[in-house]
Amino acid sequence: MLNDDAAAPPSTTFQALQSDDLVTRIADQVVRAIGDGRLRPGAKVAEAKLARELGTSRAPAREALRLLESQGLIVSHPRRGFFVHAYDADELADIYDLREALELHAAETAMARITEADVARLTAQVALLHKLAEAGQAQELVVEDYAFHRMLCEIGGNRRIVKLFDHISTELRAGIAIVGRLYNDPVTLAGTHEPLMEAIRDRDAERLKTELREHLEDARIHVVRLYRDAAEAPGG
Amino acid sequence: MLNDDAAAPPSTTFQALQSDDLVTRIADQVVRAIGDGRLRPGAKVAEAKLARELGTSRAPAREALRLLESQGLIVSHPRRGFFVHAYDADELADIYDLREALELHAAETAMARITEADVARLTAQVALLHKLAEAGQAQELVVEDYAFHRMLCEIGGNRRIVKLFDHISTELRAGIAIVGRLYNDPVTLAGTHEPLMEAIRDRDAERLKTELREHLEDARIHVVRLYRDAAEAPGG
DNA sequence: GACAAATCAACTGTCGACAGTCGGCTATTT
DNA sequence: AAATAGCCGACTGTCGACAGTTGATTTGTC
Repeated sequence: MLNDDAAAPPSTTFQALQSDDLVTRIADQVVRAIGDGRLRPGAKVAEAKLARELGTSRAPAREALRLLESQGLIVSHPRRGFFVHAYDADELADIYDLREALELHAAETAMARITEADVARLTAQVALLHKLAEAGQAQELVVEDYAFHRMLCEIGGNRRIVKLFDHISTELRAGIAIVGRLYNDPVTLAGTHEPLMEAIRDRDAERLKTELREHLEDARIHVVRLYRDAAEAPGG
Repeated sequence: MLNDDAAAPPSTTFQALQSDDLVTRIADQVVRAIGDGRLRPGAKVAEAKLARELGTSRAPAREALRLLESQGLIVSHPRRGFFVHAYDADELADIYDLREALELHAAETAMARITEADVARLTAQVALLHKLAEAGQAQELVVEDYAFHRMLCEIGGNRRIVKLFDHISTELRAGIAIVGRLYNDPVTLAGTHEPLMEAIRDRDAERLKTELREHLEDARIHVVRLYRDAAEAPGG
């Protein structure tokens, strides 16, 4: 998400070896802990404690938390510490709304630039969604669902929007993880991508936008409602 | 932009005395240096040197640079340091494109929610633009221009979009600062807000979107072109 | 027994230090 | 003279330490 260039030459003979720095690894740990529910929304994440538990010094731990803060997953209260961002339902709705703005815009641009190869990739991705849905792999379904929508943004060609989409999807996935379950039957969920594909295959930007709007509104309404319920009746 | 709460009570008798933490102040210094052109795009910003010059330790300097990195003004190359982000023209175009997506979406929502008081505020703001334009205060004109568009986003009611707009405008203003001049005659520039206001007063979402699209496309094309020229023929 | 003041442990913000790494410079080789 | 190898300075990533602050606990008072 950062380090976008990395002066490494694109070699096919040698594989780049795990150069992930300490900060990134710590951040990943925290993200995973939030996703797993080991760190609940609102929970304090003390940098000193985090550093102790991970066997590092406070500097990289602090930096990792600041990184997550910039991504919205963590909030900091000066002199009091870092806390897991407790999204309220309205906030989640705002994020979905933002996603809609981005994705509709990207989709429109995409329809003017899309190639046959792109269509093939998207088609394959939807096939993957169906497979995961039938196998009942909810977690993976969510990941690949986002991958599909990310592809659409990529085809749109605005790298900044793609970056932002990644940003947002991290947060939305965190929200979904808190809800703890899908808002819909997996097979149905995978099926909702078919109307999108039809519009895409026809290069029909207007129809795609309409379908996409419906698709996203549906997700938004359900997730926000479930989230609200989950927040009102908390408990592991 | 961070620290959204800030436990300070809103006092009108006492002015908050430099309660900004060290990190924020350092970041401000760097932003100002970039805006002033003292730090040119691509220039290295060594955290050690920065810390020395400001009389602090490296920790807060480093944190400030990371903050600016998350805002896009600074890029970091692991083990090599921080550098002023040298936007290329395409990137700037991407950001304008993103802004268009955000603002059109916000504008549409805004037209369904706008109050008389909002219209009055916007009208006053446009009047301010005219005043600054006639006084030839280009710098302030840019700031207040963005303030106008920010208001529109605010009325849209999605706080996340407003936050993002702030984010983006920092970058765009940096780009404009590099270009070093407005892309259009100040008075003309102020005048381009009149069609927007007409649509707003009529609560005509579609017309507003059309006008806004034109308004932003115009800015985008001109700024990107000027930026490209400035990049090809550098020199203070 | 309930509330306010004092105490205390833990944590954050900041600092200086050390080791490993990077880029540029010099010296050597062809 | 151009290219390469080795060296050197400067800087980054990481660390442990200190001072001031915060929230919680304990103590004291009504």
